[in-house]
Amino acid sequence: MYCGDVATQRSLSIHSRPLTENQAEALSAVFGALADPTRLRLFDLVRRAGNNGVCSCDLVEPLDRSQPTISHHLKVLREAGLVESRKEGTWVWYSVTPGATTSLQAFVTK
Amino acid sequence: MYCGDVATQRSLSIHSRPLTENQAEALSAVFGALADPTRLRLFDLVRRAGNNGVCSCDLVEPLDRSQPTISHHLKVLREAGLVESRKEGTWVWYSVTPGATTSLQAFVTK
DNA sequence: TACCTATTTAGACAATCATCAATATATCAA
DNA sequence: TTGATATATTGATGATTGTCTAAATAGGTA
Repeated sequence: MYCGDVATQRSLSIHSRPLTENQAEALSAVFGALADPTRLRLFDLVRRAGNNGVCSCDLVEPLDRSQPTISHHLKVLREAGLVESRKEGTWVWYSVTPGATTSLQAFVTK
Repeated sequence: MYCGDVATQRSLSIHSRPLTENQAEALSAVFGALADPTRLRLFDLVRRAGNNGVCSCDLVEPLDRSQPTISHHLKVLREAGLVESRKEGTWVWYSVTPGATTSLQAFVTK
C-alpha cells in the first residue's frame, strides 16, 4: 500500500526549509494584525459581511471603541493585506481581501 | 444536485455568532504568540523536530539571540499552548502541543 | 564538597502599541 | 456658502514588548 512520501507522513515537506528571517518577518506581521482582540473582532465582522462589505460606520458601536480607534485598526488590517476598502461618498466600505488568509492557512496547516 | 446548505456556500456558518470579547481575547493571544519573527521561527523549528522535540540548547544559535531571550520566547509559546516541554536532566526538550493550531485553523479557514 | 553547564528569573531600557480627545479632511445637502 | 456627517490624522499617555546583562537555580560529575 502506498502511503505517500516521507514528507507527507511528517506533514512537513522535506523540501521546505526553516523560515528565513524575511519570511518570518512577513508572516509574523500578518499574525500581528490579528493579535489584538478588537482587530480580530473587526476582521470577523468584516468577513461576515461577505462580498458587499460593511460600512465602517457600522463597526464602531458593536466594538465599543472610539471612531478614531476603529479607523486606526482598520488601517492596520488594510496594511496587512487582510481587508480592502472602497469609498462611496462619505462612506467607506470594508471587505475581506480575496485570499487574505492563505499565507496563514499554509503555515498553520503545515 | 445537492450543493450543501447556505452556511456552507457562504463558508461561514449562519449558526456561528460574531466573536465575543472573551473569544477574541483568547484567540488573539494565540495569534500574538506567533506575531514575532523570532518566535515564529522558533515555533517552526520546534515543529520540524517532530515528536521527539528539540533541545532548547539547539535553538539559540540558529536564531541569533541571547539564550535568555530564547528562553523567554519559548515561555511565551508554551503559555500560549503552542509548545510543551519536558525536562531531561539539565536539558529541556520542546515539542509542538498536539492540536496546537486547531483554533487558529478553525478561524483562518472559516 | 566544588565545579561546570543548561535554564530561568530579575531588572533595565528603548521601542512599539492601544487608546482617546481634538482637529483636519472630504462629501453631501440645503 | 454654510452646516452636517463620515472618516482620517495628530499628538499625547499609559501599557506592553523584545532584548540584553547579570544573577539565581538546578542538575550532573568529579
